[in-house]
Parts: sequence; C-alpha cells; structure tokens
Amino acid sequence: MNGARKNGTTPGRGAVTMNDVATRAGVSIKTVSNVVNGYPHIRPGTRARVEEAIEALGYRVNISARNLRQGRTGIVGLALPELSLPYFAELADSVIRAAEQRGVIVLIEQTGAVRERELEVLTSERRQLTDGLIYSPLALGPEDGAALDVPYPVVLLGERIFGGPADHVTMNNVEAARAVTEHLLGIGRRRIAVVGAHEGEAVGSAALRVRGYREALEAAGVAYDPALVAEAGLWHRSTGAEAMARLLDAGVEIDAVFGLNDALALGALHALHDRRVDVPGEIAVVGFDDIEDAAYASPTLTTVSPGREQIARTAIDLLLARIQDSSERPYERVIADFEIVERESTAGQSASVPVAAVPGRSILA
Amino acid sequence: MNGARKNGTTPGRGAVTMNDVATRAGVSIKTVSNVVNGYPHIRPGTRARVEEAIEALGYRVNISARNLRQGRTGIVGLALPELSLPYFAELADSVIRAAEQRGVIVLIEQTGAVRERELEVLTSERRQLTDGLIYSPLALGPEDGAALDVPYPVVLLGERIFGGPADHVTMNNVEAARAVTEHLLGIGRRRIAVVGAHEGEAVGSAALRVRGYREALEAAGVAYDPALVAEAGLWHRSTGAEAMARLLDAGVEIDAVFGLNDALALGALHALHDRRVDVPGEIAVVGFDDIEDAAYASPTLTTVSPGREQIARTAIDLLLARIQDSSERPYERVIADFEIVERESTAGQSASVPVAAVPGRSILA
DNA sequence: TTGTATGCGTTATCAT
DNA sequence: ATGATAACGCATACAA
Repeated sequence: MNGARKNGTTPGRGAVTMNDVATRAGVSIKTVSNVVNGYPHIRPGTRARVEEAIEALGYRVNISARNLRQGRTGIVGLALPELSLPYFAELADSVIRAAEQRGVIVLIEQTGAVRERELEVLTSERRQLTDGLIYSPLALGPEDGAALDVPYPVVLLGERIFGGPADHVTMNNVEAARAVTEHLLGIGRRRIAVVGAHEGEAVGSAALRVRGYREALEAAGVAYDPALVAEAGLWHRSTGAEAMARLLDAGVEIDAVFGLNDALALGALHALHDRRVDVPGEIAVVGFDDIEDAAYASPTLTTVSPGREQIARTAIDLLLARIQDSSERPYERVIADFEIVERESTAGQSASVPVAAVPGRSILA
Repeated sequence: MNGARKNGTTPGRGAVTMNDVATRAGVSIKTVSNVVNGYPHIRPGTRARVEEAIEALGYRVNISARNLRQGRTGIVGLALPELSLPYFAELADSVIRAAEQRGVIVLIEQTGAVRERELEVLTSERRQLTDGLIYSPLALGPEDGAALDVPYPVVLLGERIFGGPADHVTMNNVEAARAVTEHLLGIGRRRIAVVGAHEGEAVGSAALRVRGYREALEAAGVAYDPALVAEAGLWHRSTGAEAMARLLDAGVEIDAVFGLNDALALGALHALHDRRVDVPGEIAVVGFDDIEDAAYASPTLTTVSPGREQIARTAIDLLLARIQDSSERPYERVIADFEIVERESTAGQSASVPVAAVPGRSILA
C-alpha cells in the first residue's frame, strides 16, 4: 500500500512537494519533475495541468533535496581577503553579477589575507556547500601551489601562485605597470617614486609591478634609484600615507609617485595634501585598480583599470565549465585586458602617451 | 538482511558517508550521528573509535542531506543594494564576521536599490537556501511593510520601513544628525548647507537626517533656509559633487556642508576642491557613516560613526534567535549607538561640542 | 548507551 | 509520453 499521499506532519514550512503537485494534476511525480526540469517530450495538455497545479499550490522545488540527489549545489565560493578593501568589494560585486547571469549563487568567504585562513578555506566544511571556488589569495606563495590540488574545481585569481592545478585569471601586471610608468615619463617626470613595494618578494603583484616600472625606466634611459622605492606590507590607504610620508621626510627629490594600488596611491595623495604638496604640479600620482574612489579623489587619480568585469566573467565561465565537464583537460591561463585611465593627478603638460593594449586571452599549457 | 554496506557507485566526490564511518568503527550509523552532533551520553571508548574512523576516512557530514532532513541550512541571507557602495561593503564584512562567530554562513544578495529586486528577493527561490534574511532595502517605503510578512524570520535594517512584521535594527538618525549639525554650529558655522535631501519623502534616512539638522538649527536659533538644501537622489560621490556644484553656482552664502552620507560628503569635498574652496577654512564639511574613506580623504572627513559592528552583531543575534525559537513574540526594535568622529574637515576654531550618547538598546512594541 | 528502520523531496532507472 | 520505485546521506522515533 504505498499510496501517493502522505499523512505527514508539515516539515519545514508550507512544504508543498512534487507529490502534492502530482496528485492535484493527476499525474505521477516523475512527470512533475519532467515539467519542472524542462524535459521536452511532454504532451501539451499534461504540461498545462502540471503547471496549473504548480501555480495553484505555489510549489517550489526543494533545493536541498535536489542538491542531495544531484551532488551539486549551484553555489560557487569566492574567497577574498576582505570586503572592506574596495577593490575586492567591487570584484565581488562583479562576480555576483556575472554568476547571476549564469544562474549561479556566490558565497563569499573572507580570509583576511591571513595565510592559515587562506589555506583553511580550501578544505573548509563550506566547500561542501559549493561546487567550485574562485580563489584570490594574498598571503600564499608559489610554494603553496600544491594546496590547490583539491577535489573540486578552482579558478585562481591574482599573482601569488602560478602553475598550480587550476585555471588562472590574471592580468599583465608587468605591462600595465610599465604603461603607467611610461605615462609618467611621458609627462616629463623623471624622479618617480614607488609606494607599496615588497622587498625580497619574487612573486606577487608588488614584484611584478615594480618590474614593469623598472622596465619602463630602463627603456627611457632613466636610472633606477632604490631610494625612491618605499615599502608597504599591507596595501591600505594608511600604509600608503605612511610610506609617502617617509619618502618626503627622507628628502629625496621626487616628481611623481606610482602607488602600486589605488589604496596606496590615495594614501599617498593624502600625505601629499597634508604637506601641502601640489598634485600634479609638484608631484604627479598614479595608482592601480581603478576603484571607484579613484574617480572622486581630490585630485582625481590616474590609474590602471584592470577590467574587473572581464575578470569576473571569465572566472565564472572557467569555473562553470570545469563544474559541468569534469573531464581532464589542460588548465587555462587567461590574461585580462587593462587600460590606463588618465585623470587629474597626472594632468597638465601631458603628452598623451598611447595606451598599451594586451591581447584579451591567451592560453598556456 | 538490510546490510550496512552499500555497493554503490561513488556519487558526488569522495563521498565518505556516516555508514562508512560506522562500519569502520564497528558501531551503528546512529552512534556516528550522535558523535558528530555532540550528543553527550556516549561511552568514551565508543566515541574514540568513531572519532578515529572519522579522522582516518576524512569524513565530513553532507550538508545537503542534513538540510533536507532538518529543514534548516545554517545560512542566512543578507540583502543589500550593492557591494560597490563602501558602506554596504563594510556592513557585509561586519555581518560575515559576526555570523562566523555564531557558526553561520552569510549569502549576500544585491538588489541594486531597485524596487522590484528588493521585493523579489523576499520571495526568491534563494530564500529556500537560507534560514532567515537580514534585509536592507533602499527603494521600498512604509507602504511596503506588508511585504515583510514572509514565512521566515527577517531582520530589517535601515529607515525605509517601520512597524513591519520583523525585528528592526536602526540608529537614531535624527539625534545623530542633530549632533553633527550642533558640532558645525559649535565651531561657529551658521550657513550650513545640506547635500542629499529627498524632497517630499517622509521616511528614509534623508528625511530623518534633515529633521535632525532642522532641530539643531532651531535649538540654536538659526533660521532654516531652503536655499541651502540640495537634492541628490542616489547617494553617490558623483551626485554629491553635482549637488555641491549646484549650491556653489547658486551663489548662496555657505560656511558648512552636511553630506547626508559620506559618499555625498566626499563628492562635495571633491567639488569644493575643484573650485579651490578651502576646507574647513571657508567651508566645513561633515558626513555620515564613517566609511574607511572618510579617514583618508583630503582633508579627512568629520562624520557620524553608526556602530557597524554593533548593528551587524545585533542583526545576526536577533535573526538567530528567531530562527532557533520560532514562537511568536513581539518584534524588537534596537537602536544602535552612534558617535561623532571629528576630523580635519571641521578642524580649527573648534569648540569641541560634547558628543551625543544614545542608549544602546531600547525595546519597543 | 546504542541499534533499526523510516522518511526528508528529488532525480534517475527502468519499465510500459 | 508517463508511471513505479529505488537511491542520495542524514536525523530521529522507537526499541533494545
């Protein structure tokens, strides 16, 4: 007597099930499932009855049940340092939008840029709730590539790890840094300071951007002066302001500053304002990231726009492709476009340097 | 002969189940469940064997299965306009941290401050994935209170709706606005402009803050001049800059500006910088929200700190209380503390006005 | 203190 | 084109 009806206690809430719909429509539960999942071969009349019943009963599929059955959740994780950092807040925004268009939900995880938390997030219980992970570490290094060898798809963001077992979306930091530096050189600056360097680091955005900076100097025949390079471990406004203050206190001649990201550059702007230094008159400033702030700082900040939308879209697409088709295939590396956004902080006697363009997509190994 | 072993195909991935653990530990699945869920009455030896098996097999509970069975997900939703707005990014950060401490996961949902999306999020399929919702609408109004009558707990944030069927965490906007205005009056300003008003609106942060502004003026015997109040529909830096520009162009006498939030105030700062107006010398500026930017603007921005941590913590606690105990009980309204943070944008001849303090928690209805 | 058995709401495999 | 039924992995009533 395995009847179709349940005598059950209402479990969760409301709890209209496929069974209820099936009963009302006078069909089997399988047919309801077929309708719900858009299975094509259903007689129009049947479909109509089922849809009527769904409507009338206010039925909605139970996602937990579907997940249990299918072993998928329709959720992807996004691990980032913290949302308080504007760049990552804006990145999260873009990723959520991109995911939405693909019908996927994003679960954000903050690591605080703390090494242990960055590692922990890879093996956390929460991974069970997600079908894959978009992973943007800040504390890990190349030696941690093996940590990415996890039993679910990962898309790596950023410059901390290369060659790990994951698709990787990044940008051409060296070229972009070279391009902004060339922009500064183009408006006649020769004593270009750097704020935010990480001494002794071979990987990471800091190292790559400094490399681009040096390449530009070299190409222009300008000598590299270590006295112009200021450290800043964390890339916050505060550390940028402090680094800038140190440079000013040191008394070295400076006519431009390259903040390795916008937060640093905004901090530097702040310190310059404190000292009543005219920007860009005495010192021009550029940043990197094109966060919204950059457009509203005083003066507005020239910066590198890394194509966040593109990065987000690409990351989601790569991840979904792995999730949907888990067959082995070489990991991709996608290099996003960038663009120099010229604003007041480098305005004036500008010689309008051509903006570098980089191919949107290149596939390695 | 319903054996304990399965011959099954490996379903999802790895897929160590409670059954596997039970087999290895030589106990029943029930015992494993008990151990996993911290049931106290278990013989130490048994517990040890089970824990060993869990460790050895790398077992982790299947959250989907648990959800299906229990009708709870351990996830709470957080609906907000967008993460690109620094205030909401920082709020999300705080909410995630607070939730983490309670062992709860946060799922962020962006509404774009669009009315339909704000309504849709209340009935979305995603609500099935969450046990409750922290809801911060910007486009709804008091007439939408009924929309909050949903079959799951909601904690309302902000000033758009009052008296809806939900706990409500808010702050004393009127008092806080009055306090910053008094601060401006205290440093001798009398022609205080407002940026960001919403004409004809009776509720919402704009209306409340303007009310506080007017109360302060009145108490100080300063006449209210409508010519000093500039509209700005969206509270962005750009709209703040535009509103400020309009005020300046209008030629009214101004010696201070109250940006109804920090983005507006930063935009105003930007416009003032554009026109070479000295801040705070000629015009003092205050904001509202205490986003991180405020501390690094040039000049740094005096503002109202709304106690984000407290708001986040309170919201999570209220929500979890409802989730855990769904028995009817009157809805709470919690009014968070605020604090005036004095910075350069009002520095100088300051007469250091006492900072208003508001009781941390008051329970209504 | 621990084991057995049932069902949570779906999807998938067979049939028909 | 549709129906019956067996899992998915877990929690729990009930037994022991």
